[in-house]
Amino acid sequence: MVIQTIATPAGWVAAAWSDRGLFALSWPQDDGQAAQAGLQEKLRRWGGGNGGFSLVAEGNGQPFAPVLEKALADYFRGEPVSFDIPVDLSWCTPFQKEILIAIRRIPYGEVRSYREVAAMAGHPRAARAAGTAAGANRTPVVIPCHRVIRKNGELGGFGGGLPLKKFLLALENGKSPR
DNA sequence: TACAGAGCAGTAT
DNA sequence: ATACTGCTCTGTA
Repeated sequence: MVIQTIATPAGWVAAAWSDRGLFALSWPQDDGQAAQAGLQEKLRRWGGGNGGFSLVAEGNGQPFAPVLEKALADYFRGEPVSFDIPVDLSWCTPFQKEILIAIRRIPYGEVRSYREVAAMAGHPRAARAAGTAAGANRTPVVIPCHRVIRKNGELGGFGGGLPLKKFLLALENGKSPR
């Protein structure tokens, strides 16, 4: 596992890479230390134990690290970005994997309801389960779980906090920064 | 409009 | 075994 810290227009983001791709991503923080510490805390919780990480400032050994870095910079500048990098979904259950993959197919700037996402994944009745699966997402933004909202137009929930969900949607609607 | 009840998959008690 | 989730649909009144 390799940890990378990235400066974006929205703050510092920490990324964890496994040999299968991007494993986890933190939310933007005020400083790189905080982002990294927060991500490691999560990794420890998920990994059960201390899991051996090697800290690396610039993701050496991970060919997609520079790609992620540029994509995040562009994204938080308000540009339409497709995160074309491998994501490690080996930690999730088959259902979660299906849901997260479906979410990944939602185009930039668009939204889908929890039910639509569930249907895309082949489980038309599992709207609620889709919600909990979305909440389990470890690579926010790259897997755009913020583009999933309620069918009645309400935002629904969000692991990173609803204000953040709102911000991301506004950003993708071009009503933000630039 | 309001409120049960059911189906759904995971996680936490 | 239960309870609670980032939900939504079908009654019932």
